[in-house]
Amino acid sequence: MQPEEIHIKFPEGNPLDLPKATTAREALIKRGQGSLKKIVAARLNGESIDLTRALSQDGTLEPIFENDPEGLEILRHSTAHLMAQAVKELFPEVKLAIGPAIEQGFYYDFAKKDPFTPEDLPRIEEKMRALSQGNIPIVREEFSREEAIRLFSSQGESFKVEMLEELTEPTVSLYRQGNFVDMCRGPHLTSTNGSRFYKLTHVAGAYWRGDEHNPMLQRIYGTAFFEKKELDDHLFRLEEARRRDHRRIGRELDLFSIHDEVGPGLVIYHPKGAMLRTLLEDFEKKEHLRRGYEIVIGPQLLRADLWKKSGHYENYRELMYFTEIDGQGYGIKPMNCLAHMMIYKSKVRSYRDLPKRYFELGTVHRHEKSGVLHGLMRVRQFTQDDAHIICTPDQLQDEIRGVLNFVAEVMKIFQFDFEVEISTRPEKSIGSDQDWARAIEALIFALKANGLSYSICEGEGAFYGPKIDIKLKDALDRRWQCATIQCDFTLPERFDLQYVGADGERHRPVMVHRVILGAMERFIGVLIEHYAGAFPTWLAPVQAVILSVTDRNASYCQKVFQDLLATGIRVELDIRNEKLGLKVREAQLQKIPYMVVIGDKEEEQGSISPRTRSGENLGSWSVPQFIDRIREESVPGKQ
RNA sequence: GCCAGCGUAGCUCAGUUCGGUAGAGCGACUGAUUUGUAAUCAGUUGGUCGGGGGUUCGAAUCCCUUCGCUGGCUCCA
Repeated sequence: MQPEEIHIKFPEGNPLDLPKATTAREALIKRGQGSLKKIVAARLNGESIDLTRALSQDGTLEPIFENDPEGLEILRHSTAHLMAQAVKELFPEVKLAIGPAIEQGFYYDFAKKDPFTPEDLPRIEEKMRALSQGNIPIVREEFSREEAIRLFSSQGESFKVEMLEELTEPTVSLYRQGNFVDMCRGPHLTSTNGSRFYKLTHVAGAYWRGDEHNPMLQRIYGTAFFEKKELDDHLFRLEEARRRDHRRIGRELDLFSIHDEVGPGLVIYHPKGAMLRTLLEDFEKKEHLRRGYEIVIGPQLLRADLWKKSGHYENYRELMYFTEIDGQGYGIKPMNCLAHMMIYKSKVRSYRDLPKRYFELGTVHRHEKSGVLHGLMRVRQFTQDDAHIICTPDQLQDEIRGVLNFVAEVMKIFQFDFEVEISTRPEKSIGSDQDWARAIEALIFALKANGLSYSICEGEGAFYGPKIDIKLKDALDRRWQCATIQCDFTLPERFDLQYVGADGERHRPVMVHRVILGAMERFIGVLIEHYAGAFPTWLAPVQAVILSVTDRNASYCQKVFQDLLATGIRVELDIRNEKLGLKVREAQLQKIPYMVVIGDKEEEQGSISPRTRSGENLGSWSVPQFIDRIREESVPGKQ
């Protein structure tokens, strides 16, 4: 090997000795395997680099393909730059902030005096198309930090300068395409014509660095794919998500409403929505009782003094509603824990009594900021399937594992995928460092014991303890926090909870706060989008509707209706003087699982003709046969 | 809360550029039709143009203000 040569290995095939400064692209060509078409970038000793990057050291070189997750990220990142280039050409006065790839696409933040309007997007896209067709090479350049600061200062790019000033690296990489220069780690595509299938989706405000004390920037969101079909599929999925929007379906299926006159974030359940919620609550009570929970009920208002004692007043006040009664301050509960602690304290507890598991479908109020309210997903009054487990420190692991199993079993019934996060101590919090460390350890241990993988969110915990959050994925692929398990060593301390141990001494129990579905409101919202309103039979507010063919069949329909009703089936009767086709259509739009057709033929035979909402005609059935079918499907988890 | 957009009949929307007495489809209601598996026909009804204030001879339209809704504000060049 010559001194000016470098030794490059590949994941597959023989290593090569190549002249120094050979580009990654040339090296991959020399490797002589397949086409370079689907290769976006490369990885040298694990570091992602541009295909045009000159190799300066020995190492292992692997290609990054279009269908690698990182390949798509690179495309989107480059498309974000392309968009920024287009924006700078159309609006030279804008300043650049940042423009990363994100899960669904990419964005770029700009500072602009007059905000972008939706009408600007097609113009920007058009400019992007022209720049893309121009096939402008994307070139990486290395600058010293000072040079880069000088360059961006001269261009008035104050955000770039601010970022550079906080960096410690002596050199930074800049990427140049035509007149456009951006500071960026890369890697990028080699030319602007790599971005071909993209769409700018919306504009929004975003604080500089996500901090509400910083100036508001204008963010443009977009997405990009390597293939047209992938882009079309993505746009179709967005459309489908709009069709599944729980706010729309909630109105169409007459489940709930939210009114100005009543107040923002306050939900009114109509009969069918109330039925759905009742079904969920009945399910929950049963599931809790069979796992050794006791049902309790606390008051809506508690003395402000008690909220001071618990630390809520100090740490949670902005989200609480307060009032005064007979000269005494009261707070409307934003959480259910206080009453549960009072129940525990009402007696001397022995270690033999533990764990105590108090369950409450507890309605709470929180003063959420107006801008975050969203349908059923984010409201100001909601009901939690809340429980507090008070146990000995020795029992803690098992209790947390028990809750994790509970969550997994319930999510399986609803066919939800979920992700797990652990949140650690926030700035505003109470309790000793030692307790926090113990609590986090307990949560992690339980997760590991249950074989669940998790990510860590630093500083996202509750003020009284760390938590495990379970995030469901909804139709828009947004994650919704539903279940959460929170470890608490602090409130037992503050409320002086005790139990008598085997040694006859008094000890401090620990407490676990936990919800399974979370808030009933949010969970119902997620369910609506999950099932697109077509609830499985066990959850359907109306399980069957009886449809008469003519007025002649009305009284027989009435009889069948009464028979079904008497067995507890949730059934409706449609004997309007309308055509069968219309009734079927309306039942179909209401997503009722079964339509029971009754005409002269059925009346003569004493039968019924059920049909499913998927359009399957089940033929001639007896009423008992149909009752059995519905009963069978009324079991939670059955479809 | 902040930025932007939006708010017209129960729903979906037109009308706002350029001020001149408010429209459509669906729904609802009434009647006819006696109907067989996703829309029968006809007629009728329907709005303090989110609220308040201002400009004007005149405001859905222009201005101010207020309420609400929607998207976003975490994913670090």
